[in-house]
Amino acid sequence: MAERESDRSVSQTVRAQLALRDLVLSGRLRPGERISELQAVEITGVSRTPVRMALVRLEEEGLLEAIPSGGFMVKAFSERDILDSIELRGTLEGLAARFAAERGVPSRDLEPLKECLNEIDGLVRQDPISVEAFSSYVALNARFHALLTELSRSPPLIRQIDRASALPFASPSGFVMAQSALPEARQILLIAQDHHRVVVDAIENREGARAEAVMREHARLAARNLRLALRNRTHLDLLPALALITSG
Amino acid sequence: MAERESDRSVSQTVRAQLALRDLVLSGRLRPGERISELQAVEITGVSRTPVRMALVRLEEEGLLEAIPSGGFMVKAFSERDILDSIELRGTLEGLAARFAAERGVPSRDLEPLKECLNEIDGLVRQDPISVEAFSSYVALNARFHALLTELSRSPPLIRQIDRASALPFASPSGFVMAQSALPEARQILLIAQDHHRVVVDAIENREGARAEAVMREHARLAARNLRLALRNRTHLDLLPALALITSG
DNA sequence: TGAATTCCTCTTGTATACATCAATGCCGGG
DNA sequence: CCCGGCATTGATGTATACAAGAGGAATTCA
Repeated sequence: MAERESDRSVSQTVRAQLALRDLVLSGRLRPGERISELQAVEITGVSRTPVRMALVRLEEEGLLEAIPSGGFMVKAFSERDILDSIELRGTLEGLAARFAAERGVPSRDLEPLKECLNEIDGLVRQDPISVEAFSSYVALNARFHALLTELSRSPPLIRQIDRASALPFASPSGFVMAQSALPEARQILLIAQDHHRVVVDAIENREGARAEAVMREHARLAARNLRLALRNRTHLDLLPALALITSG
Repeated sequence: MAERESDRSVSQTVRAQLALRDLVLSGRLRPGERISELQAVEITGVSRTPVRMALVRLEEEGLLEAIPSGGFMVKAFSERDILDSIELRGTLEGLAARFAAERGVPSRDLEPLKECLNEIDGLVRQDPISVEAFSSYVALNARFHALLTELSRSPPLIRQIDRASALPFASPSGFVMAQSALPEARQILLIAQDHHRVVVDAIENREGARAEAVMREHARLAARNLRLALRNRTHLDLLPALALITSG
């Protein structure tokens, strides 16, 4: 471990959580495999107490599953589970958009959203979209979704969306990088950006049903990406989280 | 402490979690109040380690809030928060109903649901509904909602619904007991039961949109109950969880 | 008298020792 | 050869000791 004493500012618990999450997402631990506390202690270099804390947090995040007799194992996901998680997030984001539309948002709160839109426009203008542009898109897309969620002004809903988006393959930007290898890449990005624009328009005009429906459909682009990526399995290495998928 | 050595079978963590949850829900701890680990140790009689575990679990349950500098405090909820939590649950249950309808469920899986319906019918038949009948209704209603959620056959969605229903005032049966003191009690129960029947019918006929819409509206009965209960504040003692509400 | 600083106390974060329980493998008997 | 029970091993659950940090109160200086 090179970064043993890195970041003395963050707690041991967080450090362990990050290390273990990477370990799971990288696929070095097979789904269903038990992850023992002592083993985790060896890997992370911190003691059992923060390791335990990290394991509990990762379970609540959805990456681990508690074993009835005690301890944790790496969770396994079917393709259906992932598709459902995406639909779930879309439903929640749709609710957020509806709340925003029905309750109204001051126009100055829409400013950051529109800035996001413009910046993304600048990215998708280039015809073969560069890998760096994809990377920037991921960041901007995450920002847009976060801002949109905030517009609901509903702490319980925001909390739930954050939790639903914690799984990497359910997050709004989960499968964007997978697109980068696809021939349909630019096309899909243009559609996604149109969704973004439409939902802002709907909120502005206080059209709740429209805003909700568009966000639901928007999430389904991620599902489409997943299916495409699974079909041409060429660049699956772009999606480390897919190591958790089982053939179920 | 009278029950110091009660239930040697359950873990200390669970015991602490139950004790602290009761403490919070009973309102003996004010919203915003810091809950120190040592204090919790005194109350529960277990040591700091399981207390810590219980606090983390209660935070993830949504009853506590982490203080940035460390430790936890009792979370405060506005009336709007509660209404949003109910709408949120309704949305998720609506999604579950839609999944069930669209994907189809074998008729033998609908049997338990229909049994529930019949049993509830027996309860709401009496005209002044007794308090015991209300109590039975709460149990049957919880059972119905759990069965319905299962029909989605979607582990991620089931998990999320469970988490959304963990807050007592967001759970399907959260405000049923509050009705018992209301003049509109029986009327509301009859409507709720009609919703139950309609959603089963919709699922049977694979009408996804109908099933979803009905479950959403069904949840709004809870919101209606909350508003009614808050208006005539006579029997607010039936709802211990309302101690968490702030005038925000 | 007010404000800043220092010290103290109480808090949580971390490490580790101990107890307990489950799983597994071995040994003996049928 | 197979099955059952027992012992051993290693896991997690629990308790506690220690360290570091935040918050508050008191004191001192301007």
